[in-house]
Amino acid sequence: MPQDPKLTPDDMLCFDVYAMQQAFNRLYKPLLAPLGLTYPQYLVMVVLWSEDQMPVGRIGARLGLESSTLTPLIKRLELAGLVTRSRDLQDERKVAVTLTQRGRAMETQAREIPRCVEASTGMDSAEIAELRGRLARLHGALTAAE
Amino acid sequence: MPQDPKLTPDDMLCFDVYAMQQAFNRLYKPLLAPLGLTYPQYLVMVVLWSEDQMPVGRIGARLGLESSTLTPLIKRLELAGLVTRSRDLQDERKVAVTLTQRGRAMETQAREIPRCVEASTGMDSAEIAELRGRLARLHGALTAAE
DNA sequence: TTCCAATATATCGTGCGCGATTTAATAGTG
DNA sequence: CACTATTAAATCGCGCACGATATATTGGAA
Repeated sequence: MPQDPKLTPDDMLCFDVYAMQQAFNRLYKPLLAPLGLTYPQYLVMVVLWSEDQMPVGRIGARLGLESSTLTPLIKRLELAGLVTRSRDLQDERKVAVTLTQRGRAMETQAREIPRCVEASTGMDSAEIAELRGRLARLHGALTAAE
Repeated sequence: MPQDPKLTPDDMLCFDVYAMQQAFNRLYKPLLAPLGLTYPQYLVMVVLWSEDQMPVGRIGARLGLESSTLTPLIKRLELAGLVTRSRDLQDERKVAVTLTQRGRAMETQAREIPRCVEASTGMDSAEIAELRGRLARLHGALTAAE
């Protein structure tokens, strides 16, 4: 009978994703260091650059993060002078996060980052789109399985 | 002149990977809960099931993790009675991690997990292999860019 | 042998990330 | 209106993850 082929992390799709996430973090670290941002902080800034003045919950919905993660993170951004937090006057449960001038100005400094990341992938845009399509399909299947 | 199309996380490949990692974690959580393992702990166990009696550094090399991450994690596995830690007699700098009987026995309980995960992907093995190939290529490119 | 560089873990501090709980405000219902 | 359920943030505890540093062992060179 066949010797049971041992499963290793290298055989697992989930480990590919895990390792890829590590690789992206390593790639972004030096790119974000001049801005003083971590990768999750950068994601929040990207969200705010696309649409300023957002409540915590909406940011969380975009990024798939809980308030327990976002609240301390956003407080750090506030401490860095990049955003302000203020209660929504219409609904005082909500906390609106707004870019400061410094936070808005950072967008231009960050504009070269996506270019740089894309270059590091060694793929053309068609190839990237292909991969992204497959990942989106997989993501849909996994979240449907919930 | 064209209105600058705002970049959002949904436009970014790195965010696909980030979201995918979240999705895998959500998928694994209920599968690993009966075993009392977290996902990173499961990865360490997979490594040990494939080759028992490994020093901390070798486990780290397989998973891309530092001793600062692994040492506390492995101590938790030890506390759970799944592994033992012992100094290598040949080289006392190394700490050999060895499965206990309970740790070895857990492999059979865990055997259905990969099947279950694969089923949740909604992809056949050819499609998975395709995706894994692309991810491997991207991972190579990113780490080469370092 | 003595000293020094390299190696293997461990420790410490900071920042995610999540589940569970808490607090406060709003929306609905009788 | 009073009461209750729902919603939005915040808080707490735990576990990863990494950089920087510490400690101890090994291997080599003078």
